[in-house]
Amino acid sequence: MRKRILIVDDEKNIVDILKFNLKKESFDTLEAYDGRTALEIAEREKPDLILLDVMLPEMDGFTVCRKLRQTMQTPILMLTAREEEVDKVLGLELGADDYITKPFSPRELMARVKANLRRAVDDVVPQQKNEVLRCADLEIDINRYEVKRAGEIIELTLREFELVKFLALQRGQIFSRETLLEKVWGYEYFGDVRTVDVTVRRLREKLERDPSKPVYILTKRGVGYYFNSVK
Amino acid sequence: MRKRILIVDDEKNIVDILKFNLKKESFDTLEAYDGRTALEIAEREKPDLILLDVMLPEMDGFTVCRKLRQTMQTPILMLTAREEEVDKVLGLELGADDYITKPFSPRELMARVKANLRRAVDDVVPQQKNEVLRCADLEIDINRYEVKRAGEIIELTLREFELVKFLALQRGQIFSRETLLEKVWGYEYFGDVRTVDVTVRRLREKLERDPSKPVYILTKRGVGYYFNSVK
DNA sequence: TTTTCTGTTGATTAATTCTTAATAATTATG
DNA sequence: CATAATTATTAAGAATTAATCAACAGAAAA
Repeated sequence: MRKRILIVDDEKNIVDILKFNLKKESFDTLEAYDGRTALEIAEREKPDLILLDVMLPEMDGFTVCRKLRQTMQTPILMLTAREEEVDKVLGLELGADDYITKPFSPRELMARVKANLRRAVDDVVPQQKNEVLRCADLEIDINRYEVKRAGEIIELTLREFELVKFLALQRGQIFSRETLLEKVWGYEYFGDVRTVDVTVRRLREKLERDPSKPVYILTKRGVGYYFNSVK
Repeated sequence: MRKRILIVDDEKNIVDILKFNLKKESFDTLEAYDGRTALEIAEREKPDLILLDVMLPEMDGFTVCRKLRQTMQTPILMLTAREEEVDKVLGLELGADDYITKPFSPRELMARVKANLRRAVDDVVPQQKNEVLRCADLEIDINRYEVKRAGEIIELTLREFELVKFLALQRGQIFSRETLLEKVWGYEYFGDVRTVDVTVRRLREKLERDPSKPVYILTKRGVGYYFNSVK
């Protein structure tokens, strides 16, 4: 089911770019160029999420947001031009779910749209996540940031934990060092790929019975690392 | 397949530095020294990624970026001299995917180029499907870099795997040693064609029940090698 | 401050890959 | 049919590349 996003902004070219990016990620879009129309369309079309600019003719974004909240709990993501408006946006009486200040990158925008859609789904159908991953005799407790081997707690640092968690969540899947740097270390982080090797080694030192003959975190030479998929 | 990067900058020595670094990591490069030419080349050559300086003669980087976005969604990485430009670069109205401020480290540059290329691919092919080629009792798991014969895992080196994968993907099709060198080893490779023979031999050693009477990878004398096409 | 965590670097070890050359098989030619 | 020429197979060693490991230094946390 394709999600439908209502874009509300009076600047045509902003709407266009938003539309372009949303379509690229296969969302359907609706448009409104003033507050009054926005309310009408939202009412009639029941979009899955609303992107709402603060500065609007006819009726400003704050008012639109407040009114929308009276009838529907569709996620609302507010677009603000200035930092100072942020407080107001996040104000409880408004009920916006998230905000993003201009200028923003397409990537950030899409990330927030997706995050809010996800959250909306979770609220309706609370996702019961398996908080403890079990792989062989290893237990990885996502919430407690704790790893046990055969019942024994193994102390890991944050980075080590994040790495083993990431690999274990998708075990069998091989990840290149570059991908791990991006996914585990974070998008904005651009370090040396050797860093991954060193962290893997430290992890093995703690996790494995014989670090030189790893059983959990394995190397695919020339490709990357992965969590053992058997059992 | 080698990725092609279009470099757009009016300073020759910046272009050279970029080119040097990209070539070192085996990217192919295209160059443009002004905005107008950049658009032409981008249009004609469809590069995989564009490195775009903000300050340009003929047409500034912002305009070039905006124009490019109208026709293609090639990742655009903007080069900016000053921090203040960053806001503008990331501005939604532009549609640039990423930016990097001068002066930049080669490492950061390469990391960003690779990250954006990877992301572009991910966008096209969202989730990796479990691609497993089956040929007779051989299973070739593309994602896991794994080959099984009658359920038994056969350990292959990366090159061996790439070769059998390539042949199996187009089984029946005969490839000359030259073609294999080009497709499996890479464009830039100018090695001895005997290298292919040796790799085939080692592959048979592991794959075949009787390496001297191969069943999977066959020789067409005077032509080349192919993967057995009969079921 | 002291301790712990992280990222970096370089040496060492291990594995892969390429090259060479001798040998075997096949095809062409007299 | 015999022999030469071509082409492929095989083995072995050298060169290259990748991964591991150890040690250090700066940053962050206690």
